[in-house]
Amino acid sequence: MQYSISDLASEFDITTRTIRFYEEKGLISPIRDGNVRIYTGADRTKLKLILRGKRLGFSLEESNSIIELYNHDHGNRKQLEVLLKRISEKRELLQMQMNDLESLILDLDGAEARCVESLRKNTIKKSA
Amino acid sequence: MQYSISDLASEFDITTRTIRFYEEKGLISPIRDGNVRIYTGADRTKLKLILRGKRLGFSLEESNSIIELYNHDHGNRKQLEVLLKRISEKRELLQMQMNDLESLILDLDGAEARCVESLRKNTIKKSA
DNA sequence: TTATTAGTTGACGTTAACGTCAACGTAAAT
DNA sequence: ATTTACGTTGACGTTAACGTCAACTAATAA
Repeated sequence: MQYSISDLASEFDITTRTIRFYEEKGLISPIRDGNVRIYTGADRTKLKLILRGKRLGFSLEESNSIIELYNHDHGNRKQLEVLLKRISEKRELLQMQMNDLESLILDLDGAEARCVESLRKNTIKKSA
Repeated sequence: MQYSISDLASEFDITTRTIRFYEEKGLISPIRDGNVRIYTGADRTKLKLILRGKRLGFSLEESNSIIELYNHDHGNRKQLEVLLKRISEKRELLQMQMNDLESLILDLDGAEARCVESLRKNTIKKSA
């Protein structure tokens, strides 16, 4: 599959400027038809991952380094061990992020409950 | 409980500049002893929530508006209903963020597995 | 008394992640 | 033939979230 820059821009609801910017930063490297950029399925996937990273609050550089974690060629033993360590470190951080998210959601649950409660009291008063 | 600006700075490992900046932006409003800022337990809690928001990739404004979701005085019925709606909208977004996080963690699991596998093959080769 | 420590208010600098032109090329549609 | 659509490369502008002085005050320790 191949995509033009605006194909991807409209699919992911970002601007072409953004996509070119990612290229400037070395995150994506589309091939060229003359002067025109052409994106492969792999490029599209990478873009998708970058955007997921963004939604999670990662910087472009961070997203990129995470993506490298599962794209890296499984070279020699030493490299693999380094990679494994980095993966587990990252997962630890993500777990903490998970916990933050869970407590935030719980907080909102609490807020909602209090809110409903005071709505109930409000209603009782009026009907009294 | 009361805290100086550097108490909080060192507790949360941020600079005093950062704390003053949050004040500039209206996120925290410490009282003053003459010219000197004094922070209450409530201020400290709010700061904590802001930093949690940061870890989750929220902007200061976003964090602030989330915090308002559970600090807001339970005024009249209409306001409560608006609040409830905003809470549930926010929770929906957070759920999506949760899903993103979960898939990312799964991706890392996969990467780790492939990594371990190629480490195993590597070892077999060497022992052969 | 002097030096150190903690605080204050500006004001300007910085980085990331784009937005916003301008000026141009090319290819298809009217 | 020319408008329209889509693409290109600069280059400069912008916002958020601080960092980094500088110049000052007030309290405390040596």
